[in-house]
Amino acid sequence: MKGGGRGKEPPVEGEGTVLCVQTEGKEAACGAVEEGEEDTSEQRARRPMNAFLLFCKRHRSLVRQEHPRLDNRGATKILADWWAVLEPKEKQKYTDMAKEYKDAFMKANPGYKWCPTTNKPVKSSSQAVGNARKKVWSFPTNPTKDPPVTKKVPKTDNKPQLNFAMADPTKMGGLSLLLLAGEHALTARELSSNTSPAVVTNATKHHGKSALFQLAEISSNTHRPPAECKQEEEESTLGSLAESSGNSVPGPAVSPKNHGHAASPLFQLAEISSSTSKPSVSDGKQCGQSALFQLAEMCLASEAEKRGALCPQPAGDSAPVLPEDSSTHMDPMDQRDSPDLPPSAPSSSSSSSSSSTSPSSSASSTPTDKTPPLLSQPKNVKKKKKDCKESLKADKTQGSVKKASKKRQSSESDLDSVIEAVAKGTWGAGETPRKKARVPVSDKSPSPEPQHSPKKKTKPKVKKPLKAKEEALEEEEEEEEEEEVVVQKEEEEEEDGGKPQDLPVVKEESAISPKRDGVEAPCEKTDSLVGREDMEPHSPLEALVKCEERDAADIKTPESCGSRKSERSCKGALYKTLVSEGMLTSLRANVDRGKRGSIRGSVSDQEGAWTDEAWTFAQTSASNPKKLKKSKSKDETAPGLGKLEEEFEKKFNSLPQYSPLTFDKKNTSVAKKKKPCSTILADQVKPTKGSSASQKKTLFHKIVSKYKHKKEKPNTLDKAIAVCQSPVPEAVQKDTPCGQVALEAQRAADMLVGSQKRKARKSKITHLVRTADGRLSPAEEDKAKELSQDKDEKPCTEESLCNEEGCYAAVDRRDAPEGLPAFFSLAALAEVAAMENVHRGQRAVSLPSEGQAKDMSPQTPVLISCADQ
DNA sequence: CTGAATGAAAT
DNA sequence: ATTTCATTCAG
Repeated sequence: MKGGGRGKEPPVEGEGTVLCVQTEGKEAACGAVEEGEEDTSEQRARRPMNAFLLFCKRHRSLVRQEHPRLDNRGATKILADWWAVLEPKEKQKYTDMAKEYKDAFMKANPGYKWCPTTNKPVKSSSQAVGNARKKVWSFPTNPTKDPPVTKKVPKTDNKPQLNFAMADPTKMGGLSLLLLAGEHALTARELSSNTSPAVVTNATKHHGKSALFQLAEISSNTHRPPAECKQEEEESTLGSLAESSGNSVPGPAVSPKNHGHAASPLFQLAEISSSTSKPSVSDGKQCGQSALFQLAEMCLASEAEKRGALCPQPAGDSAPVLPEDSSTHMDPMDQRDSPDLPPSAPSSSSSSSSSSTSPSSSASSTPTDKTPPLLSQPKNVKKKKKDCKESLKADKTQGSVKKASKKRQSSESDLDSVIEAVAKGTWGAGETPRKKARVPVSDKSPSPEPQHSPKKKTKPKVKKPLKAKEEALEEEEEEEEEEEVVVQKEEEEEEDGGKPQDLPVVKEESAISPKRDGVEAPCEKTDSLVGREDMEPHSPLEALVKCEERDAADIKTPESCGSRKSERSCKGALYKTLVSEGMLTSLRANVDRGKRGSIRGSVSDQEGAWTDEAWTFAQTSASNPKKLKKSKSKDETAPGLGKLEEEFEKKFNSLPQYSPLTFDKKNTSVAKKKKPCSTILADQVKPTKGSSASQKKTLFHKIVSKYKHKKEKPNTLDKAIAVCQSPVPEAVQKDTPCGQVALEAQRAADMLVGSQKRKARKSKITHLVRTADGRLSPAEEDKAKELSQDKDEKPCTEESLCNEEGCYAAVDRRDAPEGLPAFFSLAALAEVAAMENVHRGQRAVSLPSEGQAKDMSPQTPVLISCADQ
C-alpha cells in the first residue's frame, strides 16, 4: 500500500479526489513511517542553537543596522569577528544559554540526534524527506508532564510524538485549517510548500487524521454523524472565534466548555497520535477523512458565513471583512446554544459539502477540495537538505516547484487566501499582506505595534486607542505591560467590531510607528520591510522575523522597535485565535493568564532555568502551530507562544547585546593588549565591512585565478595569513610600515577569528579543482586570496582606502585585473592581500559611524599598479 | 537554495 | 577527520 501511495504525488485532483488523495497520502505516510524513518525524516526538531548562533541572532540586527547594505554573509563575518573578540566571560553567557537551551531541548527530545542522516531513506525522495525538518522543538511530551519518559513512543530515538505534529493540516480539516492558517500567517510562504508535499509526513498525517477525527468528535461531544457534527463544529468554531476576537481576556465563561473540551482533546489527540504509532488506519482513516473533510468544510462554511454576514458582498475576494465582526454580531453563548448563524446563508450550504454560497464562498469551499491538490504539488519546501542530499536531489528532480515555496504561489487556490485571512483575522482583507492582525495581538507583551502599513489610509476611529497603544507600546518596550495592552486590545476589538475595517486600526498604529522609526536611525530595515510587505504577500513571515531581530536590537535601542512589533502582534493574534479554538490549550492558559499579567510572572518564575514544564508546554503549544513551518519557525519570538518560548525569549533577550562600539573597543583593547599598534586601529576603524570585502574577494579571485596561485590549501597559508592578517585600519596601514605589520600580524592572528579558518569541505575542494586553464575555481581563488592576504604586509597603502562604498565602486569598476598579466608577482598578491586585510581590520574594528574615508581613492588602480609590478 | 560564520554532535 | 545542521536573509 504504502508504496503505491507515497510514491507519487497526485498532482492535481478533482474534488472527489480529496478523499482519495488523502487516503493515499495516509498510506503513503504510513509507509514512510513504517519504513522506519519515521522519526528522523518526519519532523525532526531543529537542533538547538549554539552559542555563536545565539550571539548572531542577537546581534545580527545590530550589525545590519550599522551596515545596511551588508548582506547576511557579510554580517555573519562581522559577527564572527565580534564573537572572536568577545571576551570569554561574555561569551560564557551565550555559551551557558546555549547549553541550557540544548539541555532543555534534549529533555524534550530525548532521543534527538543531531544528525539524523544515516537513514537515507530511499523513499520517494522528495516527499517524505521533504519536510523533514519541522520545527525546532519537537514537541511534546505531554504537556502535563514533561519528562521524556512520557514520550510515548520510543520507537526510535527520535521523537515519536511527532506524529501529531506531523499531521498535515491540510488534510486534517477545519481544525487543521486553523492551524494552517496560523502557520500560514507565520510563514506564509512555507505554507504552500507544506501543503504541497503531503508526502512529507505521511505517516504523521495519517495519525493526525484519525486523531483529528476523534478530536472532532470529542469537541462536538456527540458522536453524531458528520453532518451534524459539522454544525456543531461550526458553531463552536464561531464561538471560539468570537471569543477570541471579542475578548481574549475575560471572560470566563463563554468558553469554558468549549475551551475545555477542545483543549483536552487536543492533548488527547496528541497522545493518541503519538501512542498509536501507526494505527491501522485503514478504517479509521476513512472515517477520519470523511469526518475531517466535513469538518473542514464546516469550518469553511462557517467562515464563509461570517464573511457573508459581515460583508454583504461576498463577491469580493478580499473584501475587508473581519472575522471579529462575526463575533460581534453573535454572542458566543448564543451561537453555542443555537447557531443562528447565517445571516448570510450558507449554513445549509455549508452543511453540504459543496459549499457554497457565493462565489466568494465557493472559493472558501474550494479550498477544501483544492487542498489535496496543493498537497500533491511538489513542494519545494524549504527544508534544506534535511535528509541530506537526497531530499535535495529529489527536489531538484522535481524541479519546478521551488519557487512556489518562496512565495506562496499556491495562491491559486483560494485556500491560501482564506487561510491567510483567517490567520490574519481578517477574512476579507486577505490579500493585503500588510496589515497586522487586529486581533488579540497583545497576548503577550511585546508587540503591539504595527507599523507596516505605511499607508495610513483612512484611519477610522479609534484614535484614542492609538494613543493608548502608543503609550502602551512605549511602556511595553520598557517593560511589557500587559494590562494596558490588553485594554487596548479590547478597545481595538471593540472598534473593530464596530467597524468592519479593522485595517484602519492597524494603519493607525502604523502611522504612529513610522514616526518613531523616523526618529530612529535604524529604521532602514523596517522601511524596507514595510515596503516589501506591501508588495509581497509572504512578507509577514519576514516581518515577523525582523520584528524579532528588532526586538533584540531594541534592547539597545528601544526606539527602533516599533515596526516589527506589529508582526509579532499578528502572530500573537493568530495564536490567540488558535487558542481560542482550543487548538492550543496551553496557549490559551497562557493567554488567559497573560492577560492578567501573568506572563511576566510566569516568566519570572521560571526565569532561572528552563523548566521542564515550560519546555513541555512550549513545545506542545508551539509545536502544533509550527509544525508546518518547517524551516523557519521562529518559535521563540512568537508572541503568544508558550512559556517555553517566553522563557527562551526572555533569556535570549537577557543576553547581553553588545554594541558595535563595544566590539570596537574590544578589538582595540584586545589589539592593544596583544600589540601596541592596535591602538591606531581602533581609532581609525571604520565601518567598512564585509560586503566590500566580499566583493573584493571576487575581484581578487579573478586576479588570482589569472595567475593561478598555487596554494590549494589554506593551511599553509594560514600561518602566513595569521601573520599578516592584521586588522589594521586603513590609515594605519598606510602609515604603518611593514615592520609594524609584522607585529600586528600576530595580533591579527589573534583576531583572526575564523573566517577563513575553516577548511573547505571536500566537496568544495573538489569543486575547486583547477580548470584546464590552470585557473582555480572560485574557492581556490578565495584561498589564494587568503594567501595573498597573508602576505599582505606589503605596503599598499592605498588599498586601505577601500571603504564600503569605495570598495564597491572600486569593485564595480574593477575588472581590470583581468587584463593583468598572468604572472602576478607575489608582491602584487601581497598587495591585494593587504587590501583585504585592511578590510578585515576595519571590519573587525568597525565602528558604526560611517564617515570616513572616502579619501582613499579607489584601489583598483592601485591594484593594477601592483600587478604590474 | 546558497552561502558566511561557529559550534555541537554524529559519522 | 569530516559532515550536518542550527540562524539570517540578500542574491
